[in-house]
Amino acid sequence: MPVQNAEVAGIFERVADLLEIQGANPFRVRAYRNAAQVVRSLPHALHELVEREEDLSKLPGIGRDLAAKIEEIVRTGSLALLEEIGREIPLSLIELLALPGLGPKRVRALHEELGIRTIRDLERAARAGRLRDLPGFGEKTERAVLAAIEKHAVGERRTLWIEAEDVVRTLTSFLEADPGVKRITAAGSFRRKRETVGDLDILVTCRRGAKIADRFVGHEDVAEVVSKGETRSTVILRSGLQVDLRVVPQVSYGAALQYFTGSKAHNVAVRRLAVKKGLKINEYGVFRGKQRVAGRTEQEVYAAVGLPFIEPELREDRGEIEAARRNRLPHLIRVEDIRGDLHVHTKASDGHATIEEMALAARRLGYSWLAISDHTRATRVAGGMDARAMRRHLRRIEEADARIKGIRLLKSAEVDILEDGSLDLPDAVLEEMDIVVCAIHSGFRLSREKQTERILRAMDHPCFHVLAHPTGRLIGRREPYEIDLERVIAAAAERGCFLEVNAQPLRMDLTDIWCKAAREAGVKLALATDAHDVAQLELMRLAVGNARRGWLEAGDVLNTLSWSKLKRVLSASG
DNA sequence: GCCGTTTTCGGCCCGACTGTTTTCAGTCG
Repeated sequence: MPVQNAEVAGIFERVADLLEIQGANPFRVRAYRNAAQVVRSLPHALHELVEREEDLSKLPGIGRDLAAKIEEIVRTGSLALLEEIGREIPLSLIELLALPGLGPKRVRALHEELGIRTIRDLERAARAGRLRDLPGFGEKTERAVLAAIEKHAVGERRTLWIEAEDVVRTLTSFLEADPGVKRITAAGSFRRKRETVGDLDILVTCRRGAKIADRFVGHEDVAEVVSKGETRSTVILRSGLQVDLRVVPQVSYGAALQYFTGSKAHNVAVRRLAVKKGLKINEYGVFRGKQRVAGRTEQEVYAAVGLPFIEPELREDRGEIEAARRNRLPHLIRVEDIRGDLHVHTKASDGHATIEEMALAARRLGYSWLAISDHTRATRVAGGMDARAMRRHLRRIEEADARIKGIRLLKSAEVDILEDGSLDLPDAVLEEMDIVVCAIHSGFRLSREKQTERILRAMDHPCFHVLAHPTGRLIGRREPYEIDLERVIAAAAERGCFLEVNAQPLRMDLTDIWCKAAREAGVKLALATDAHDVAQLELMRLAVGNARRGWLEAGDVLNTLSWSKLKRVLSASG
């Protein structure tokens, strides 16, 4: 099994952690962290680039040294440097860094002064009261360390975007009740629409800082106040989600919004541009010397460094700065561009609403068409239909389509791709459908080679249109199955097939970086809620958010087409 | 360790809060 990009990134992250504990040059540490990030968001398998003898030092942030180290990891599965460092200090020190309040300096002191190597060692020392006498430590720190260890055992988890959205709604209306408040915006990874968020950053402009902080930490969902100040307060909610409140004056709103929206890597890149122009950017504005030259809006901030506005979803330092410089930023797709949903269920399989109910709900959303895609026989647990049942079901879709005005219903199904790559319905039934959505629901453990071949074989079927939830992952619950997405994308481009962006909050599949890769390969995407009831039709905003993170424009997705155009595209592909 | 329409050497983003400090280091985002 070839070395994956994530493993390379993991090794670089460990090297960075350990170098930092050793007190190495901070810029060298940053180089490793930066390289880890670049490798992680790279839509190409490093082992293939190495095989093809491509010049890795052309990658941003990768020079001759790191290129050689990537090659070493890909070829040998390990890195001599890491083993070398491991002979100097225990690798287990990395786990100590995960504890809040412990950074590289303190971890180093713990190791050097007390011989601590693991969290277990640390817990014993803290209970014995041996931490408080170390320079820079005290009783309070000792207690905090113990508390952190206890929490660590519970394990931390990122929060799904949609759950964060709920918290944002609650807190926003709570804070708005304070008459001094002017504006409230949730920034951070939530605003960038990442599939999960680590914490929430809420930005507030108001007349008096102190009062709003009091109100904030007093919310009934707050379990713990981590810190509280005039401009910044941090709490942990009962759900475990950390929320930061930032209070800034009106004139700084744009600068603060830009700053706290991130990503960190994007901000670093923007500030680098500012430095070159003799400017300084912080959360209060853009400054030349002591003179504030911008900061009221985000547009002003970007303009100050000579860039057009960059949409939050693009701010990941994945080429957006360069694109902005050349005025080549994509015109990102918007929710208003969507004219239909390409994959929803009904009571005919495991949905909870009838065809009619789904159709009327879609019409209320302003859609002009809707694809009804219920399960087939192989997915028995979900009430999958065999050929006869599916035929009857298709007739019912036709009847509903004739009866309900103002929306077009597409005959479809979520057809199982069987282990041999064949489709789970006879060709004659597939040929009756407007759009054939295909998916894997079993045989997740096939080898990468076999899984990929299975999908390519399915794509060879003349009726195949869309590959639904292409990697099968469930965030935090199930890893994606082994699959060579680069080959799948190339094959889809060749055959004129489409890849789905599934909006179910746990799926969000394809992910942003693969959306971008598909777009670059000329493959169109099919946004779909996979809705199992009427309310879930509104998950479309999640698919759109993901699509925007993947640089997709209206022209890159099927959902922006009118029914007549969609029909032409589908028959050309089928 | 990377990078270069000011540089192949000398830079490399910035501020708030906490705790242990008597003016600041460490951590965090």
